[in-house]
Amino acid sequence: MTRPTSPWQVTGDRERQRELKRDAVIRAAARAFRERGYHNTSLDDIAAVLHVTKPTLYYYVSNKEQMLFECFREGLGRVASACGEARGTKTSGRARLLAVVRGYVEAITSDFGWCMVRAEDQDLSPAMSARIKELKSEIDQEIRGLVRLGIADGSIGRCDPKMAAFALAGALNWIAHWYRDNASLSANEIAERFVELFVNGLAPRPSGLSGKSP
Amino acid sequence: MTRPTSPWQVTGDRERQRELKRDAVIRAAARAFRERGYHNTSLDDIAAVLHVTKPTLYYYVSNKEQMLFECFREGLGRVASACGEARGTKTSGRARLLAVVRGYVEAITSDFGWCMVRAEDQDLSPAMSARIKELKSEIDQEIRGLVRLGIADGSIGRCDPKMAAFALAGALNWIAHWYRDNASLSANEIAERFVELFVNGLAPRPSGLSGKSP
Amino acid sequence: MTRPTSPWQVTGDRERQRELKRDAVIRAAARAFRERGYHNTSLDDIAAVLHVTKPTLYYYVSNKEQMLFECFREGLGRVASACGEARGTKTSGRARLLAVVRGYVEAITSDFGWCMVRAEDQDLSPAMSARIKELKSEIDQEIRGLVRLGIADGSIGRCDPKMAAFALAGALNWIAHWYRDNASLSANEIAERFVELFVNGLAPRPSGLSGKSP
Amino acid sequence: MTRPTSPWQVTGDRERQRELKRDAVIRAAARAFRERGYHNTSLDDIAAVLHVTKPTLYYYVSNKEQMLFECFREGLGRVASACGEARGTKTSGRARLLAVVRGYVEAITSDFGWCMVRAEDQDLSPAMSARIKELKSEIDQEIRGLVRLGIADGSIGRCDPKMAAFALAGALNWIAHWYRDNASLSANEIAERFVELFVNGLAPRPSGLSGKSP
DNA sequence: TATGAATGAGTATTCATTCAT
DNA sequence: GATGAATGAATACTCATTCAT
Repeated sequence: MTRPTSPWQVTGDRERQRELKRDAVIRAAARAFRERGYHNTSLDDIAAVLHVTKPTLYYYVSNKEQMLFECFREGLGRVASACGEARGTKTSGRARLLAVVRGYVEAITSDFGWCMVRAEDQDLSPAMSARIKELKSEIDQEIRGLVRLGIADGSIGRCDPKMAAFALAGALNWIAHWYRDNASLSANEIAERFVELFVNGLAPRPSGLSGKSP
Repeated sequence: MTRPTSPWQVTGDRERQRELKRDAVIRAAARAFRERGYHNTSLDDIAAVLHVTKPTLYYYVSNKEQMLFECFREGLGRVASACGEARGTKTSGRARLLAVVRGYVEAITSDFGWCMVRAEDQDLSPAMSARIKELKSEIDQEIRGLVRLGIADGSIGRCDPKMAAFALAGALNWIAHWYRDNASLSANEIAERFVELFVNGLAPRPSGLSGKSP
Repeated sequence: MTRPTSPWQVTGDRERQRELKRDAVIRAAARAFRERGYHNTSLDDIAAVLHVTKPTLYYYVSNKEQMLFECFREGLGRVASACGEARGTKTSGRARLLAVVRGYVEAITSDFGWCMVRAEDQDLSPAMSARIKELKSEIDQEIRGLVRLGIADGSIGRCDPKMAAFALAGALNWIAHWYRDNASLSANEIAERFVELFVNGLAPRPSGLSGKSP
Repeated sequence: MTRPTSPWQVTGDRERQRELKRDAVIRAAARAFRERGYHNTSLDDIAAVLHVTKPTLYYYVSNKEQMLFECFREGLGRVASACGEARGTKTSGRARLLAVVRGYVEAITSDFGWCMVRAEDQDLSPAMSARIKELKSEIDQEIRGLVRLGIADGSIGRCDPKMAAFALAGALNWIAHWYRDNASLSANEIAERFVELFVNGLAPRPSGLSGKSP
């Protein structure tokens, strides 16, 4: 296990240093939350990992709540990026969806995966909770949109886009529960299999008619 | 919103009363946990809902932790029951799997759904956590088994049973995140759609070849 | 270890039964207090030993405090008895003192020994505390009196009666700290040695002049 | 009554201040325990005396239990010191014993006297209790050793060293029960009288043969 | 920047005690 | 007589947060 490299020992130009340290705080929080849960993690724990004292954290972050918020945002941001990239593409709905799935798996298996899906909205103030919900909703809408697009362009079969998005998101999010860094499957491999599964379904296919054509 | 009917005002024969009250405690806990999260729920909150004082809770339950444990167990138990029933059937792997899915959705949309999937193992003592993990693992194995069975009897197409089970469980568990009592879809409808989705997949099917044959 | 025989299984005539049970409660309390201390003993503990439920205790005793009080009294009463008997004798002061010492050791090695000396007055209400202090003071005065008597009749050497009484009582009370039922020395043997010690002191005696003459 | 001087108003160099404050916490605890008993003293009580809030105590001490432990240790440590000094001397066994007695009385009449002898081992965790028992045992052995030494060098008469040590320790420890700061006798006077008493015993001495020779 | 020190607010848990049955 | 059920009161302990230095 690699100890999270603490930027507190290094030197460098002002602005940059501060940013690095702030990131280190957020990341340390993310890891701690993932390991012990939000409520079972004290600020002392996080400070200890960084070889810093508790009040120092407040120099980079205003709150414990904010730490959680930033973790949420970091994780969700990565998925949003994947969505954005997909939107730039000109391929079929299905192809774009698969691209998003890849980004999603990437994000969910990162340090921030836990926060993205297992952290409780309820631990955030109403204001922040609302912002997170908005982010989540955006992603959800994006996925639904891709499903719809696929249905329209014929690359995806008839289905309820809302349910499909829920199911897909659920399967993806759940990865946060079982994925471990040392797992045998890489993030990419997991993405491949999930895609295969969701595209083809469980029913046996008449031979020769793979779902992979478009 | 129906106030959880508190058995504290009623009378009846001893033994039975006690059991009812204990159940009421567990259920009240489940609801509170679902609404506010485990750590944001104080025993006073739970006691208040039941119109009882805090120490009374300890008469029925030994711990806050145990409340969580019982909620876990209650929810998982229902799924296990569904698995048990399916095992008694003589139908195809796919048919049995679908039966389990129905039971799963039922359980996950119940009061205990939150505890089943969103509660953290980490809030339980190692001993209890282990027991819960065991229960979860059993269910996981059961599902994988059904997938394998389906592949063998031809009712399910070729796929990685482990991944399929993960994806399915993930999609199902995720319901706990978005399902609301007042939702437009009933538990049963959700089950139907999920089944449809997982069986057929997202790829367009050559017309006439429904996946429902076996 | 003999389980304290609980009179709750037996039958007999009314009045008598009640008294027996009350005694059993007090004695069970005494043992529990000795083993775990007053504050570390719950009424449930005591009830359990007697195979009874907690409220039952209140039928025989009005308080936890009163249990302690009765234990105090029982122990101190035995010493007081010894004092009374000594007072009836016509022997020398020293001889009477030794008789009292024997009774004292007997009492202090009983189940009530702990309560007699290690229980805190502070755990009693002012009223009860006062009564206990009075009892203790009586015993103290009695011992001082015997020392004075001994000095007067020449059976005891010149000394400060108050200090002598303190030292003697201290040595005796302390037995409650180290005495164990299974100890190699019987209560009587301990009494003998203490007497020998206090009478003769630590200084070497000119041979032939034992202190045992009178 | 002198209010315990609280170091919380003063300033000074860091390291030192912290130590002072910690000591003040322990001493305040010792006094409170002596006055009200361990279990009847709440942390709020102690904090109040120091004009500090409860959590502050935890900054200096990890536990209520640890407070008790430190009080134990402080008191016993003083006696151990006296023993150590005596060991450095080259005088007779009796003379050394008397030196130890002086130190003992000094310790037992200090703020920590109560904890030394009236606090219950049972209020400590097994681990800490064991350490305290060890300390007590060491002192006991030391005293027995001095008695034996005295018997060997002729400064003490024949007696059972174990019983003698028990009696002596008992008499000394008991001081914690009756000594009050405002008492007429100083610690030193008490020591003198006890020594006199234990050396000479209660039996009348043939005139001219004082036990004070060596 | 970073930290030592302090605190307010909150919470699980225990237990003696009561009372209807 | 005895008990199941309930409670009021108390208390140790934790922790996010602040602030002077």
